[in-house]
Amino acid sequence: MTTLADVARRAGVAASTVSYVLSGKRSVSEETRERVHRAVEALGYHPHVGARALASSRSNVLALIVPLRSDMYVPVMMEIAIGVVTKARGHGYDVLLLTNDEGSEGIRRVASSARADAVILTDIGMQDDRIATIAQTGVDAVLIGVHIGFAERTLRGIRDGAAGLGVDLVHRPCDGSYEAAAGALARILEERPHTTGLIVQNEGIIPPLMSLLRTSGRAVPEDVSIVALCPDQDAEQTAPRLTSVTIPAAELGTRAVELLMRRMGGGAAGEVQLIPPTLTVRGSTAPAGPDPSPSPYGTRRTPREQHQ
Amino acid sequence: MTTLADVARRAGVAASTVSYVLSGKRSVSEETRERVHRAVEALGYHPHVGARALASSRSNVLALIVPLRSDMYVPVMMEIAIGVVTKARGHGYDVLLLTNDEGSEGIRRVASSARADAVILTDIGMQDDRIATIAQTGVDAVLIGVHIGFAERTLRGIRDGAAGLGVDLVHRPCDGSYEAAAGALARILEERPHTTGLIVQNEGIIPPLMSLLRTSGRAVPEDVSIVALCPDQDAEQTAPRLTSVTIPAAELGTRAVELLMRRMGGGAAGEVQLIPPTLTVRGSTAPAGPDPSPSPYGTRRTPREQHQ
DNA sequence: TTGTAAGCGTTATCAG
DNA sequence: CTGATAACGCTTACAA
Repeated sequence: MTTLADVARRAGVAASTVSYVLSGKRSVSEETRERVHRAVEALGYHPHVGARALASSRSNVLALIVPLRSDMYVPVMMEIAIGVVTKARGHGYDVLLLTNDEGSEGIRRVASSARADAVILTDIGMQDDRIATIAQTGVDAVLIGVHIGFAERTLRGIRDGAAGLGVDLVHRPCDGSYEAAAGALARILEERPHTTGLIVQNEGIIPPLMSLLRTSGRAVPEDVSIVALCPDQDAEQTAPRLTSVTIPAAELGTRAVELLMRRMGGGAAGEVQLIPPTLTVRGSTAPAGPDPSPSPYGTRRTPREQHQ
Repeated sequence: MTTLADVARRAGVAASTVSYVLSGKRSVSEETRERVHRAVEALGYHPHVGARALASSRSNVLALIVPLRSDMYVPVMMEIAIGVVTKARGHGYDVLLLTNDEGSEGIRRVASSARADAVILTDIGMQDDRIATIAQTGVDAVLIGVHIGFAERTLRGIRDGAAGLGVDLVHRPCDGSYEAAAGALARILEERPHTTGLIVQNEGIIPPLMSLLRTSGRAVPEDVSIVALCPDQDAEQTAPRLTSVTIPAAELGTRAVELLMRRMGGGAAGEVQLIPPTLTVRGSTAPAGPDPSPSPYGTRRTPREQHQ
């Protein structure tokens, strides 16, 4: 293994000088810096992170805690994770992956063993005791609130929007099965035969819904428009492709890391950021009315409504 | 921060004794062990992993490298990751998450900075230079081959099986769009109107396929059986639910960790394990013929064919 | 602008 | 069965 001392010897300088060149924490003459860098290159030197953590009491690691049972938001979680890792690497940090089955003890462990400098939580429960643990241990943390109150806030936003526009709105929850989708759709069309638009939150019912509409003779978007709240990937797998609202998962990840970097650099605590979702207009929406004009295709707009 | 010395003082023993109690690397009298454990509890002591890594030259970290562009096998990747983390924790290891965009340099970095003791690769390319890097650096590693030759081997297995059973087989590749699915299906039914079964590898075409069959008046499984190669979740979202073959993702993760543990404990290198996939019989398959009997529902069998 | 040296918290060797 | 004590490789005052 090659050490700081090896590099120092080869460059003909003191070990501390090498350290300072690498950290940039004090000015070094252009010439010696050059020599040090050359030695580093030549030896393929990488600082021992353990030693560094011990001496500096900073691990340069972020812990990302993901839900164990990942049935629900898998692609979203994955995208967040990728975003976190990519951004973190850009700041010289590595990312530790933890599952929430360690609970509070996991946070206590990584914090007090100096395994990580900060924690990113992704699946916040309503009574999450890990939040108390974070306050208690004083570890830097950021919470990504994809779940918390998401459905409720979305529904309220839609309600408000509909009210403001004088649109008649019905809310019919249903699970992801074909039968449930069929039942819900039948009920909606029976109660309001003139329904001109559907907003779908549960991406699982998209396939049955599309096929039900097709077999019942309703054309999309001519007879009924559809807006789906789902990943872009799902929206692009139907015919016609769905106008959709996406959770900006990658951005949630990168923003979380940025927040932490600022925070660990002495920034303010308690900051809350709301990230607006993006509406992508595709082929499943058209103006309502007897003579629908062609829908805009492929353009993007950003709505005023926000979710956390 | 509480240290070994704090624990030792409180327990009234030497620091080294505390270390030995924790590591179990030499025998300690029942009584002092008790006292040490009590002190550890009382102080909420967690060893500083950096110091430990420095002194022992083992980080107790596994690096898991996942593909950056995760469009294809997201749920599989996630399940592997969860499996790896869970199993690793059971052995006292933490898991570092890396993306493959660091390439070989990432492996070199975590290995020679002692950030991780071993590496798990998940998306092996045909000419993957990271394999050379692993050999070169000598870092312990295990490759999870979900991609490599997967499609080809699957196809060959199906071919062999069909040939052995005297079944007429056609292979029609198609991408995930509705149009492609429609085209492929139309062509198949035109060429072989009496087709009694479909094997679907591309989970993206499942929704269009089901809906096409329905609208064309073919009942599943009475007229045509379907076996899908997809995650259980996808198989359970259709009506009827699909008989499917699943990649045992969680097991891939846990087995990878077990392999590494054995290997780092002095086990043999170069070991290859083939993990058989599982066939889950659901509602989309029935015996072929003029008078189909009801299909078995929900039972599981394990086929002889294997994939890596 | 650079060098010297005192830690950082563990592990492991060597005595006892 | 237990205690001292010398590494481990780096950072960071403190000097020069």
